[in-house]
Amino acid sequence: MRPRYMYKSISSSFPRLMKADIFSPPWRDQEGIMRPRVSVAEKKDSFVESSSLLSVGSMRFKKVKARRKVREPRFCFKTLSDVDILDDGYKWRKYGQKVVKNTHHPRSYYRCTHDACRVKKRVERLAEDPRMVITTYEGRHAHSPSHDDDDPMCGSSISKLGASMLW
DNA sequence: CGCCTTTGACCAGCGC
DNA sequence: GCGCTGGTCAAAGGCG
Repeated sequence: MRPRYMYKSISSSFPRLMKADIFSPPWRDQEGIMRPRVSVAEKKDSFVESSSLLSVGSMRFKKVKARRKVREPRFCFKTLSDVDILDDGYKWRKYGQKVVKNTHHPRSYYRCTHDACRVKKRVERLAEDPRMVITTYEGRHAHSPSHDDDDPMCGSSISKLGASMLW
């Protein structure tokens, strides 16, 4: 059963998560807040919002969708790490894993567990160098990190591991 | 018991 | 139109 199929838009500003020293100046605006650049691939990204559900048969629901295009703020970085899960101060729940083409390692999909927070992240390993972890964040946290650490990126394992921005 | 991961199926977009 | 691919869902099972 699929009780609902609803995506909601995430506000456009960027999380405090991105206020980290590991990012170089071009990624900061005047306030020191990180802003995303939009890649060609992102521009093609669409956001889907469903308007209703229809029950068909006994086993499954069928989705009826109304579409609209919403551009999501996204940023990604790579880290040299043995573990896929980096402590960024937020709680994440894994909701999927997929083997993507041209990669031997599966890509994992995570969603922020906080209520009403729709931030997602993808974690995958670099095909050329499995020691490198590519983490892609999508959306903005509408809440504070779950950890006590006030500025999680600065003191987290991410910066300790020497994360570097892609793009 | 609640939260989490796993996993196969489903779905939409895109290219041909 | 069809097949491929990436992204998401949700049932089932595991774990603390």
